[in-house]
Amino acid sequence: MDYNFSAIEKKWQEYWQKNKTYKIDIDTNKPKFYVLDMFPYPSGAGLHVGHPLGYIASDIYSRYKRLKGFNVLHPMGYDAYGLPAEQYAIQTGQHPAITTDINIKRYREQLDKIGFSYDWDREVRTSDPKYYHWTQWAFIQMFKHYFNKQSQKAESIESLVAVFEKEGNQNVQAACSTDQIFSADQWKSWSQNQQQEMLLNYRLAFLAETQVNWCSELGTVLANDEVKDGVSVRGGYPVVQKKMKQWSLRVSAYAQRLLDGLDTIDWTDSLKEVQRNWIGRSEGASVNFGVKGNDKTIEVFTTRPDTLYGATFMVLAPEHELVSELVTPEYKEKVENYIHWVKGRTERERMADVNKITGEFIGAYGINPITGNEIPIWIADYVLAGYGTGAIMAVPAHDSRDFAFAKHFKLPIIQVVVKADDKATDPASWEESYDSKEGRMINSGLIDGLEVKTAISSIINYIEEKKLGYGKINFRLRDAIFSRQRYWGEPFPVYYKNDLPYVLDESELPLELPEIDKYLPTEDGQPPLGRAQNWETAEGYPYELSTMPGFAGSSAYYLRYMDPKNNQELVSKEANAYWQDVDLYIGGTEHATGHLIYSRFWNKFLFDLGLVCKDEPFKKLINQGMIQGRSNFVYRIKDSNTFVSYNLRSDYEVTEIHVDVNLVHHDVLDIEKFKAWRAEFNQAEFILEDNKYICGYAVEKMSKSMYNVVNPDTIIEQYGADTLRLYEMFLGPLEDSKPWDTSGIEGVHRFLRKLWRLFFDANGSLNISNETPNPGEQKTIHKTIKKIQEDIEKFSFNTSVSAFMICVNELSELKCNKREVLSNLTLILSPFAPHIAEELWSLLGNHTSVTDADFPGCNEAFLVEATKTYAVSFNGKVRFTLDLPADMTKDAVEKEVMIDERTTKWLEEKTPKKVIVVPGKIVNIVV
RNA sequence: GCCCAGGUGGCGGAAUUGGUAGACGCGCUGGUCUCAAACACCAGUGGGGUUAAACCCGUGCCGGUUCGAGCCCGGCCCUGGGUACCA
Repeated sequence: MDYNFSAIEKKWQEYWQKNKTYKIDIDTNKPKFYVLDMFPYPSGAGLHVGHPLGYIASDIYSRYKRLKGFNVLHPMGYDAYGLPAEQYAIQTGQHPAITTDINIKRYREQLDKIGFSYDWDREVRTSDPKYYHWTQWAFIQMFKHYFNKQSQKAESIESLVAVFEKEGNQNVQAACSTDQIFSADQWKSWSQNQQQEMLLNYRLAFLAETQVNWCSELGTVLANDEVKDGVSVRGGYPVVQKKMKQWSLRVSAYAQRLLDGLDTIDWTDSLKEVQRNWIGRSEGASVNFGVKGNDKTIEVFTTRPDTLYGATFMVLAPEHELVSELVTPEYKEKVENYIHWVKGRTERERMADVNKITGEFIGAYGINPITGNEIPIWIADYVLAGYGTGAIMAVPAHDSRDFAFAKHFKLPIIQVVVKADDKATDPASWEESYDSKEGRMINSGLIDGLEVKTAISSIINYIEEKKLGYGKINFRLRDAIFSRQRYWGEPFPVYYKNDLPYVLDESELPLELPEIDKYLPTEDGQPPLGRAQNWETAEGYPYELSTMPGFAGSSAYYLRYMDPKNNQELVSKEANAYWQDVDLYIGGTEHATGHLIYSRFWNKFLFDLGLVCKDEPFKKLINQGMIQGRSNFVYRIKDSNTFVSYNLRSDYEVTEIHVDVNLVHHDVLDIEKFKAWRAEFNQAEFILEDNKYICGYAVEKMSKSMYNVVNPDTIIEQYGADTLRLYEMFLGPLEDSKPWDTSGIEGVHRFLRKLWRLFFDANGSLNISNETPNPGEQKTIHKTIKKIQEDIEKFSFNTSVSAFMICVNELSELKCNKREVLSNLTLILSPFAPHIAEELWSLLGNHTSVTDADFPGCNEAFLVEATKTYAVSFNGKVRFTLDLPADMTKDAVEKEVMIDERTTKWLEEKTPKKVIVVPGKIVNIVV
């Protein structure tokens, strides 16, 4: 009987479905293990061979854990809201829900063919009202809570109101967007509207006028992580800064906890580093500068308060609110022109000329609070409105940006720090500023002579004492803008009364997405929901017109999988207590600053409310590498329809043309298929080498336009899902990027056939012996059991596949068909190649699924070796090997080596200076 | 610019973490089987050198530590990814 993979795979996929093999439930008799894949956005293009890489890895791990006795939660679902379906709807009028449904169906078919062990009864879709019910619900909770900095957690708005009523807000330490202080009496005197307006400054989900990334092409705002290089990540459209009233989530309140949490989780250092940079904690001081002839103060944030004596000017962001007040009449026009110019530039233009130094003096002077010196105030676009206070004190001697600015505008530079043993020099002669924190203060009054680090703490103490400022920690992490002026997203459970937002009662959820006639903004520029009929509460209050962004639905999906059908709560206490958190999360590194920050924030919030038992949602996280495409090229001779083979191309003037990799096998072009590929090649002529047309190749991104996309369905048809699974793993380390080259797949396919043949005799009949395996056979299988277990636990699946190949090669050599050996082999292979494993398992006479068996243990007794092969080297160069008993002492080994005639030969009658014996491994003789 | 990975045969990649570099697979060469092909099997395959061997060279480059370095240290070059005026 041949290895008929198509029949076998079909049979077992049906069996699994029929028997609900992968359906799991809470089972308190077993330890839980939660393995999660980042759920996909179901795009219209379907899966290519790169997508399932991480899914295969997590599936192997899940199956392994199950064999090890764990109750494994391994779910899958869809991040079903998103721009492409909506863009398609705009073009064609087809409802995005329909597009999404079609795409999901296709994804599901493709996924099913690969043989994953997902419990599909737990599937979630973010666009399903039963699912987004809980996305909306979480939003309501955020609206109803604020972040108490003292307790470092979310607390209810009612408790905050109680404090306001009792003592106003002077003692409240909360993450909020106002610095207005009020008393209890004031609070009580306010109208409901005024109170609501004040509370919006405290809520974790709040509505506020903010500087946003506006993308007019998409007609919506974007989050920081959705913008790259000044254009939208999806689509590549230009993005400009704009002030708009938007919903935001106060993610920044959790900055410190998001940072601290990183130390408690098992993620790669590089990913943690990306998050640390994104959170961007910096310690320093907030210092108030006076303004000459004005009672205003300008608050600046600096990480180098030690350099206060070196501040020679100040710079405000062009958007800074004090600019218009402080600018003197004679500079007014220039300043306004400059501001106008800055506003007109897109983010991208700004980034294109970061090195261009621009700015304007505003005519006013700030007063250095510590020296009393008057220093000019400038505006410049190198100071960002969004960071710190949007104003800086410039210390050109010790900050490279200030230095460049001072040089350009010929502003004074004063040195206040010298390197350890150096003397002060004239900054006018400097090529660059001295930014390092190594050194000693000079020209610095109070802190003169101090080391930088002591100077910092000493000056902070001083300014706090004199009430000139205070020590402060700043974060780069911004609040997340949560409104999108789009249709295909979760509606906000929000309505407006007197222009102020109120949330719906929880009993009214889900607030379902209404139907609209066109998926475009309204004529008067309202978001698409402005077209919906009766989009208002029963009382006639209008609903919010924006929808939520992509990260809303993906922020708590891992919790929903624990209890996906629960329509009373997001997740039951019981389910959460059992499944707790994700033990292993596998996904792409592109979510480092978006999803992985937002969902950690979301989870921490739910944790504060006592709704989930873990502060961090993802215990261990692995980023699978990208599968790159391997493109093939043909070479057309200029102005002809003749193609010349790769190695002959240098004799001609040729154009390199991408050719579909599916027409090429081992870099040899299938000429007939090529001719049929496109009409223009129908009459093509070829100059061959060795009767073949050899194509060139290059590693590029896998994409349609490079004609290098390989579809898993095609591979499965030709070689089967088990071969695909093994080959994806065999390609290289999981976390590395590597090119996909279908050529190599034949090796793993051969391996599976060779494995199959172990079970059959020359006539093709099943032939399994019940004899006891001999020591050689035992050694082979037990060393493989050990290796596979070790490899799986460190996610080294590529070396596992090699180990299986070596094992089968050895067993073939030994002509081993012993039941015990083959059973063990089938079991350890089953996480990798589940279909063939099920088939072989049943051929071995078992009547239950291999997934219900136990992972075999390694019996070390079979691995003990009687002899060891020693490499004998002279001055580090290995000259010969020698087999010696494994238990031989070092001295005896040395003696044996020294009497060997080959040693005598290599010594050339010299006396060895030293002999090093590493037991069981090597002997090195130093001559 | 800064941060993080990483540079090993024609290719994808191994190397027990300082102990025989190139496992395993692809490709290639030769052979067996076949009318032929496919499949399968056997042998070879880092470079130089030799009839064959001996031997020499070899993990991006230069230097160091060590009995011994792909692995550790210092400096440099290159590739990929992230990030970008964050005070």
